[in-house]
Amino acid sequence: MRIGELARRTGVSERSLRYYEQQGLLVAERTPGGQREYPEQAVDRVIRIQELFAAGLHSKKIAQLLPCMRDADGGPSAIATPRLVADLVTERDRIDRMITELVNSRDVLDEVINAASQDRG
Amino acid sequence: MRIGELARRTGVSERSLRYYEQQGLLVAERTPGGQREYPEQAVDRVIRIQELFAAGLHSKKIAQLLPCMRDADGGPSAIATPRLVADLVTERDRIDRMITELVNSRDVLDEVINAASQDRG
DNA sequence: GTAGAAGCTAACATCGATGTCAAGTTCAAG
DNA sequence: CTTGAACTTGACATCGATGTTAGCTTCTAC
Repeated sequence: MRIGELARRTGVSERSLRYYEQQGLLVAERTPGGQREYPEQAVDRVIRIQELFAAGLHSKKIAQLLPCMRDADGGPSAIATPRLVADLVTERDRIDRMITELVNSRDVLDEVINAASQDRG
Repeated sequence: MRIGELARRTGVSERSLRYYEQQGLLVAERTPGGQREYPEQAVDRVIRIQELFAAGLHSKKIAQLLPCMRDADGGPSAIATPRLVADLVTERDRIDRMITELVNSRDVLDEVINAASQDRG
């Protein structure tokens, strides 16, 4: 598929898809005319990239991480180096703390929302 | 307490604390000389502010939200307007999706980490 | 072949919390 | 008093993903 369809199907802008490629997160074949041609697989990959961005990882770390991930259709094509593993552990712990905080914040919001609806209901 | 102690106790920089005040998120008494004097309560408040920032809320929204929150020592000093409630519901849903994504990302990281340690262990 | 939709590259803009630096003031202890 | 730590305001810098615009090319359908 071409970039427009990928953008539509993932909800990620074309701008960002090109940026991902530039950062080495996403590879595309090219048509003879130079347009990007993505495999079906790209949809899942882009979504995963977005999730990792949302988790606060930077593109550089994601670029290191991606080859070590189990793909939809197979095992990882690389094994994380000890150095990378250490980084990933740090990130995972950070994400864990983040999740705790988010749950906290969500509960706070819920409380305010409920207080307001009770006030009226 | 003064700003240095508050910064130390919350892990938030003095710069950020002043910024919070400027954004109307945090109030401080002033000494005759003009220095900020915070109540004990400020510690919890700053932590909560940080959590809301981490949840992706902008200072403006937080400023609207804070007066509607139950304080450590009492009920809320304001009730959210319908308009605000609508915003908060949107935010809460976004946070919920975010939590799902984060759990997802954490599991992916765990898998990579475990694959690497198995490979060596 | 031609028109219009879709893609390409490149450059510049944005946003918002936070870092940092400078020059001056206040506070606490000797 | 005086000294040094802590504080003040203000201005400018940063970071990184993404938006936006411009000028040009390719693709698709008639």
